Amino acid sequence: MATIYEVSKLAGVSLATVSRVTNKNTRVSDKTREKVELAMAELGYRPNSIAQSLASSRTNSVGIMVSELNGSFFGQMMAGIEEELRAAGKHVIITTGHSEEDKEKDGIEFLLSRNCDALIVHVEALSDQYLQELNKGETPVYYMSRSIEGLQENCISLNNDLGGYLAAKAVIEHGHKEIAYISGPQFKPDSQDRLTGHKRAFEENNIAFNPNLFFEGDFKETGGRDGIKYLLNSKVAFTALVCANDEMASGAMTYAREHGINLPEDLSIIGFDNIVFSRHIHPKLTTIDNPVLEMGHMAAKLVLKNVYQQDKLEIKHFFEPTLITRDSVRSICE
Amino acid sequence: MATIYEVSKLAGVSLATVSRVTNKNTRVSDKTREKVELAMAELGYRPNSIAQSLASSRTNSVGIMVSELNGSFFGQMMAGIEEELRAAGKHVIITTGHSEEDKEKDGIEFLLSRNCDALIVHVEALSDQYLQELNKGETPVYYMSRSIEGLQENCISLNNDLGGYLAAKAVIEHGHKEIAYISGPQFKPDSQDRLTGHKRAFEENNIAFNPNLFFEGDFKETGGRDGIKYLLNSKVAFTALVCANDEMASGAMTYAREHGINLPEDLSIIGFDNIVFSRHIHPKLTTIDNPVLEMGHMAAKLVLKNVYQQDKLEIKHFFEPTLITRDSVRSICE
DNA sequence: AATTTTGCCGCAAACGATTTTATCGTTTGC
DNA sequence: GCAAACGATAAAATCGTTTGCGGCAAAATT
Repeated sequence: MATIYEVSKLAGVSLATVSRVTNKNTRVSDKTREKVELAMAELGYRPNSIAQSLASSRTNSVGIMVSELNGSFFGQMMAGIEEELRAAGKHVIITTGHSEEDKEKDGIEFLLSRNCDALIVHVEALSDQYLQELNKGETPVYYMSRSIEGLQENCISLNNDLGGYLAAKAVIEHGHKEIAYISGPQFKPDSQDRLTGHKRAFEENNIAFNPNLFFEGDFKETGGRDGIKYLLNSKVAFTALVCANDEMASGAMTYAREHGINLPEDLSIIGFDNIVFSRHIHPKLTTIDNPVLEMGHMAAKLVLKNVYQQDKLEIKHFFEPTLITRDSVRSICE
Repeated sequence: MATIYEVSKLAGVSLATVSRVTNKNTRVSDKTREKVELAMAELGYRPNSIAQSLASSRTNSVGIMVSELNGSFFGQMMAGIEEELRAAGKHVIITTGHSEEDKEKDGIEFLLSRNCDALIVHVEALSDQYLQELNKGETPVYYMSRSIEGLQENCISLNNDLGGYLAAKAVIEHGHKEIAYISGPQFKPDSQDRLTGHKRAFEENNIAFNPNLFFEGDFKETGGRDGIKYLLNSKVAFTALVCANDEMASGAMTYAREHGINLPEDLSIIGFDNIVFSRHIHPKLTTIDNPVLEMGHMAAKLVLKNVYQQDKLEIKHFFEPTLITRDSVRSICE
């Protein structure tokens, strides 16, 4: 591959001038620019991004950490981030944290060692304290789906409390009073907030929250299976089941049907996240829309604005979920 | 961040010695090593990966291109690749091609400009010819789900023909004779091979392939919807529907149910890929397992072996799909 | 015409590592 | 006892850019 040196020789100018042409940050006369561009084309020159990075101490790379690479939720998130950054000529380095403290810590270390200009991470196991410490480092870190004390400016978050509230309310408004709940892992902030909102809707409607109708799941299909199995065994009757995400709702539905429960006649179910598949399971899942694609876009914009000086971008830190009504919740007739 | 220079000063040795300690490729006396390691710890030294890359002309990064970031299929693929490479200390730069020729070309250019040590790509729109040309460049490129004339050593592929055959055979063995088919986009090699296998099963069983029971879909839910809608309107009776992937099967099932068709009583459906959700849709989808996670692992190993000299790794280039029997195909009683 | 301003562009010093070559003191073989 | 071989380390060149400083000519000002 041709280097800047060969280009400068062919064009009869100095290294510096070639560099100025590629970076268009200083004025170069039209005549010189043309000469240089001609030489570049002739040699098929492409700047060496590594050397650029070393000299400019900017890598044009953004590190991303998600919990898992498969899964509709993270897919959407990554898609939003990548699309926006790629359009700006930045690239993303992706790694996974698997929702475990050690692995999340490792992943962040790994990305930092790669000299990313910034990080966008979705961490679930690391404490606020750790993250506050992390942000004292030289690499700016931005957080998806999280709101951290003192770092709100670096966070893009969903109002999970509202989401939990909306889900419960939707079920309550259909006349349900005996409502079971399968939550996500309670160490995850998202799960906590969804549950808080859920309980708030109960209070507002004078429904007591029954701990026997609560199960802590894992946000995966198996959690839904295990949850409904536990709930059915506990012999406390319920007419509706609120799941803290769509995967668990799906798992629960599969299990329920295997055990002779008609959906939605015998049991109403509502999910959370509105992943693509939610409209393809049967009955079509009523759920809470989580605008994670849009949030991914916004996180990328936040980086572009703060790290890459694209000043005119408008940033929105807080997103709101909405109810998506489909077929999995039916009204109770007295 | 401390540099190698400061470490060498504190340890009282030369730059080169510090470099040797970090790279452990040459012998360094224990005494010197200790001094150096102590100094490194004291300064919290972490080698600058950019400078390393420039000096060694190795970036320790592998470029990945997939069609989409969301979607179970690509999620699995990325997960397999990332896990393996990450364990070897390499990082992945991910971008998307969206199955469009221009975007795929762009994506590859983008990754090449990033000085990746190797590329692992899943391309669908680019021609074999283009890829053969590409492989004459200095960056080795490996291909997922594709077998390219003259580049078989760089390919990891699934026997899609066999998969198509198995799917059709499974349906035929349940007594079906009037079988509709929704294919993927026919410009994609995967789609072509699946269809070829499908037709082969027909021939072997003396069933004529009816062009009126064929629809070219897009590998997405909408393709399944559109396909079954078209097929139902064409007024040619069929008792089974073979879909070239699970997403389309899911879309078709949703549409069918909306239009009063009982599944699987009135219509048997089989999918392809065995994505996670296939066992959570109702009825549980009978499908063809596509070991894409394992294929991702293998692609990563291929890179580790060829590019990073991990010689002892065993490479398998061809993978075979298997039938997963669930509930969506029922026997026809004469 | 002399002076100041301006716009282009070249020089050379970073950036932070790797790697080749040279050097130096010891050991070893004959 | 001498030279050759060897192991460990130092010195210096190299990787391909960016960028601050300064010079120089042309344009603008007096």
